[in-house]
Amino acid sequence: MTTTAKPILPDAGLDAGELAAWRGLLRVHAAIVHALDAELEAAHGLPLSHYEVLMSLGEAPDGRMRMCDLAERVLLSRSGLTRLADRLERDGLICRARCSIDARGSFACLTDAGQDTLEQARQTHLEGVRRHFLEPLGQRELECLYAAWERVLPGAAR
Amino acid sequence: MTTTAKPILPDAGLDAGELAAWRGLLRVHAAIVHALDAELEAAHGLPLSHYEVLMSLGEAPDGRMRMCDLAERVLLSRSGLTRLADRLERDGLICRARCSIDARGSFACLTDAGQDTLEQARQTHLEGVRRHFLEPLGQRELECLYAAWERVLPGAAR
DNA sequence: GTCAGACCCTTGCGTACGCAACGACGCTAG
DNA sequence: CTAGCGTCGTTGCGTACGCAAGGGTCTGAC
Repeated sequence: MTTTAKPILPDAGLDAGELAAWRGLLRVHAAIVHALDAELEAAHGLPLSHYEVLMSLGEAPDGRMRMCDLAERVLLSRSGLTRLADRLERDGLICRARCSIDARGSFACLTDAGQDTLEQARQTHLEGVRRHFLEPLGQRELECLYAAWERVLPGAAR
Repeated sequence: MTTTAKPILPDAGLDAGELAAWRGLLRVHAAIVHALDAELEAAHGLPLSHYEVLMSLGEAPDGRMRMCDLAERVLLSRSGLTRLADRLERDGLICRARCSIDARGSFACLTDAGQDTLEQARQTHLEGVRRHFLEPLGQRELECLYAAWERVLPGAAR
C-alpha cells in the first residue's frame, strides 16, 4: 500500500490493490465475454468465436486471410482454427481457397453470406462492447487501460 | 442505437483508443492466463484451474466451501465444478463432506496434501502474477485498473 | 538434383466445459 | 401434514479445444 515497490517478503501475498487489479481482470473478462457471446447468440445464432473470425476477415484485404495468421488473430491454436473454419464453412459463411503462391497454405475467405451475417452481427457486437465495457469507462480510464496493456504486453493492442 | 453518448453514426466502429482498450483486454488476459497455467503445470503438474480451487479453499474458513459458492468463485458452472472437484478428489487434494445443516449441499474441503500442494504452488503463482502482470505496471496503473473494474463491474474485485 | 529441415494445415485422441434434466432436500403457505 | 416451488449437487450428452502426429510443400545447402 504505502510501498510502491516491494521491500516485502519474497513470498508475500498480494496486497489489496494488487489483488483487486488482478481479480478484476479475470472477472471482468469472464463477465463481458460471456455477455457478448450470449447476446450475439440470441440475436443472430452466432457464437462470439464465429463472429471474431468473420470480423477478422472483414478487416482483411479482399476479405481473406491465411489460416495461420487468422489463428493467431483470434487467439486459437491451428487445429482449433481448422475446426472452427470447418463449422463456418459448413454454415456457408466462409470458404477455403488454396494459396497459389504457397501450396502448403490455404486462405479462409468471407462469402457473401458471411459478409451479410457480419454486417448484421456487427451492430450487436459493437453495441455490446460499448454498453458492457466502453461506456462505463471515461476517456481517462480508456487511455490508462491502453497504457497498462502496452506495459504488460507491448503491441497487444496494435 | 440512439447513441446516449457520442454524436457518431449509429453503426460507427470503435476508434483507435477504444479498440486498443478492448483488444488489449482480450490479448492480455489470454497471454497471462496461458503463461500462468504453463508455469504452474511445469513446476507442480497443477493446472491453473486446480490451483484456483485450492487457493479459494485456502482462503476460506476451515479450508472448506460450499460447492455452489466455490463454483461462483472460480468462474465455473456448477457441473463444471463438480467434475473439477472429482479430479481434485481423485488426486487427494480435496475431499467432500456432507453439509449437516443443509443435506442438499456438500462442502469441498482442503486435505493435508491439498494444503501442501497449495503452499508449494502459491510461490510459483504469485511470482507469475507479479512478473507477468503487476511488475510492468506502476502504482498509478494499478489504481486506475481497479477504478476501471469498479466502473465496469462493481464489486468484481471485492 | 536432392536431401534435410522447417513450415502449413489437417486429423486422432484425450480432456474440459456448459446446458438440461434429475433426484434429493429445504422452505413456505395453507 | 403436505403440496408446490426453489435450490443443491450430479449426470448424460453434445461441443470446443489443445497436443502430437502425419502428409504435403517450400527452402537452402551441398
